Amino acid sequence: MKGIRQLAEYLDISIGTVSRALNGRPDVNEETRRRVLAAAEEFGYVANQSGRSLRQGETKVIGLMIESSAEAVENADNFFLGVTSGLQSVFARHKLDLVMLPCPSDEDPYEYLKRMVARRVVDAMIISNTQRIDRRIDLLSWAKIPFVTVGRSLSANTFPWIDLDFEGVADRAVERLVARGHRRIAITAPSSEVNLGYVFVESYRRALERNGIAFDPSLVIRVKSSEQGGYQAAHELLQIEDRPTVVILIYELMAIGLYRRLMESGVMPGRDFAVIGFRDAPRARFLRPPLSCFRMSLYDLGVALGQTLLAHMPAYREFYSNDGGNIIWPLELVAGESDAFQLTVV
Amino acid sequence: MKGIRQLAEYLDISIGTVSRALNGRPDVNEETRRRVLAAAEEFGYVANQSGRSLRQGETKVIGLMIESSAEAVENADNFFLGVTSGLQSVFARHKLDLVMLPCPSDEDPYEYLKRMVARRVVDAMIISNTQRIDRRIDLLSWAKIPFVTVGRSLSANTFPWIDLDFEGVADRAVERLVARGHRRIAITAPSSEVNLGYVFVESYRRALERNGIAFDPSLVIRVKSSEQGGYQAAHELLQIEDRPTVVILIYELMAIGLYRRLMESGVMPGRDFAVIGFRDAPRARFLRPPLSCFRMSLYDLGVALGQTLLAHMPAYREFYSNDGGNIIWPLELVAGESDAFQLTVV
DNA sequence: CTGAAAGCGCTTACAG
DNA sequence: CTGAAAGCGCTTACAG
Repeated sequence: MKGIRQLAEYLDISIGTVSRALNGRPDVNEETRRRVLAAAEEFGYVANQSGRSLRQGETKVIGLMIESSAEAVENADNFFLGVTSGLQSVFARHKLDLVMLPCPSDEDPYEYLKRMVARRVVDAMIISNTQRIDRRIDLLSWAKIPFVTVGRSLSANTFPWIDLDFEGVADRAVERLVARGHRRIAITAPSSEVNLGYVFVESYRRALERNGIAFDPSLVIRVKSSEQGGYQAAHELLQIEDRPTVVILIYELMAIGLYRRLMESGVMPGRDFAVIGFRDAPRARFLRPPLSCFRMSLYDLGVALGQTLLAHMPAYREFYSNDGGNIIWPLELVAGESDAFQLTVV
Repeated sequence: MKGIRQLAEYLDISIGTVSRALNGRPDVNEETRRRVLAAAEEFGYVANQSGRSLRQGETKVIGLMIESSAEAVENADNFFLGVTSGLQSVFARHKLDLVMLPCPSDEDPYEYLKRMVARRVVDAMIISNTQRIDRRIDLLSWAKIPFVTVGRSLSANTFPWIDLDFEGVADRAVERLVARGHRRIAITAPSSEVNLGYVFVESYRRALERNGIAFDPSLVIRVKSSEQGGYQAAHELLQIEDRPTVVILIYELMAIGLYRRLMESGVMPGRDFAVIGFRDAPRARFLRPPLSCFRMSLYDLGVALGQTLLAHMPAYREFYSNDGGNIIWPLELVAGESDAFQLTVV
């Protein structure tokens, strides 16, 4: 079965009626509709999306841009796959399909997005990994493509975003550590321009201040957000003269490499050195001693992202009048044993 | 800038000429082309894909279907993100874009694929996780959509596929173990109908036979392909009366749960019990003792998949006349310490 | 080298 | 309730 024309011919009715029947329009005789539906099912006919899109001016497809660079692959830890389910649960209500658009590692993310947007392959976009200055946000605003980001940015002063509660993470981690006697508290920060690094370092600085601890720039360890980066971070931490007694990690997988490097030096996490991890990753769950870290539901985040996005799309706005505001997504502390010891006062 | 019409009007030439200039046709005055290109760049004009697709009958998009079920999320371990880079390196040569199509967990994969294919959102498909009987293969064959699968299947007797060398893995693992004195060799197998389970068990059985060891069905441990499944597998292994001395795992992350359960019982991997893992996963790399397992390049697999697919697409066939055959993808053994001990003869 | 026109497969006002 | 027709944005034979 090629197209609607053939189907109409077979049924001996006009293509207009076939289209109306298929699209559930009310002004179709029920018997006619039944015949059309049966024939479509029989021949496996589904409307060609290009034809529909061209006519309707919308594709009914939402894009989720992801970066497939080697580093991202190593690190992504299924963040996107997790969010995807939540997104789809929202989109399914409106017969919207989600496609993931992987930006090749050798292509500039801005140019890639520009191309995808200009070709009108999607009606709206979800982007993540926002940079401190992120031209993609300007691009989407300018092109009037509805979008939502995972992560804040300095670009554009108002746009739809949801971001993790780095402030809360820094607060609770520092408080917990101070209560246990720690004063020399290190953190890791990404070496890239990704915005969350700035937010996290600033949150950490303020948390220290509230607890009367001076900010020491040498305790901010800048490394790649990867297992390897964790290894590197431990290496650097061990070299610091007045060695900190704890490190707070920004990225989930870092804990793996960090543990390894510490153990190589006979420094036992949770006994000789405290560690608080970031997001509770499945693959960090095996660590011994168990990692104290923060937890969140990727599915729920996906749902929130979907609702926020639709709240900004004229065609769906009405269903999401209560959504659309920016959200600081909370994380819950999961106490492990990696920071279980009390520090004896020196 | 809305469309080609506005651009043509601005330049005061016909839309046909604009189109030809933009598409690199030779029959365009160079000065005209320059002006068109400059204006397109200035206004950020890129041809609407629906218009192009409709006219040309192709979308220039290749779909990679992935399953985003909770289990898949837990397990995927970035297999797809890894393959993606390789695929894109091939597709980029022909200006083809790759999109990932995540099948919602509550939708039947067959119906999902049918819908995507019928709507003609992609020119070709890559599917994976092939089942022993997989109707998706019949569907794609019937609809004449070029495709390639990651994994063999009993459906259709000939179709383009690439599969991992489970036979080689079973062979080398068994041989290595037998050389070290093992006779009671267990394996894990997926509890689902995924085809690789059948292939792996059969390969294992033949490898045993070649080494004069009787196949014992009770040594085939059927568990979920997940970290949790590994835990479960260890649990079952420990209960077997005439306990095996080694287990060969089918899935990369199983090793994590398996190690944990063994250690909980005071059974030390690599000393009291041997383990050979499957694919070398980044997140299994931290295991102590280091896991003996198999390694492959996801990128290279992606390249091969891309080439095989294009070899089956009329428009690109000519460039890939040497490709297109089915491939058994080799894996290389990476010796760790999880199976390092010699078994003293009882 | 360029323009005018047809047509890809749909959906939808409009007329009846 | 149905049909005939317009038109979404492109590309491409065709004529000049």
